[in-house]
Amino acid sequence: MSLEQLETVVAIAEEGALVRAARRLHISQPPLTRRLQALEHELGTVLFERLPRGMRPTPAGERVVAEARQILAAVDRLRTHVEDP
Amino acid sequence: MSLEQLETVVAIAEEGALVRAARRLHISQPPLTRRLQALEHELGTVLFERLPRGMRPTPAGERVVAEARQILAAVDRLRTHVEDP
DNA sequence: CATGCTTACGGATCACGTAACCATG
DNA sequence: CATGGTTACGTGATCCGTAAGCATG
Repeated sequence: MSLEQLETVVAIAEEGALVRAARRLHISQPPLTRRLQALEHELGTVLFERLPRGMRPTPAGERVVAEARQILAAVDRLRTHVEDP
Repeated sequence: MSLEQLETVVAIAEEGALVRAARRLHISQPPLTRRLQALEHELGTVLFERLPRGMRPTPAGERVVAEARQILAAVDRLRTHVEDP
């Protein structure tokens, strides 16, 4: 698991589609497909339902997204605490 | 910043030396030197004092290690919450 | 001279982007 | 046929390990 993967699932959840998440992360779509697949494989769970129009989080996905947000916030705090103790 | 880097600083702080942290992480020393340097460079702060015998965290290093531990714990919780909701 | 950190270097792996493909409304 | 996700493939970047170097008690 990597922080990039956590950013990825949060972005997908908020944008509702890989295409838009990709634009937001300044990356192309295929890497996002692969990051998500890798995380789903590592966790052994499907995190998003593939709809015709986009992506919708599964219940497990919802939980992962919520915890990912907290982890990323803690990382941001770490960064700012170093600059401004 | 990566989770591996956070694991690295925690291991260095607990072992007091790169050599021992390297053994604990099943890796050789040079990668640890580089991981630490990369993180210090990214944060713009020296995290460990280089002693003749080993490494001692600076005040900033202490804070980073403490927050890193919390982040890594949150990541572990995420993993277990997925297996056992 | 033993311990421990750092730098150099070559090679394997990873992760990207482009392109092609597939599915659905 | 427009939108959006996935798969294939080649290339550039990353990261490791070995080896050599350097400092200190």
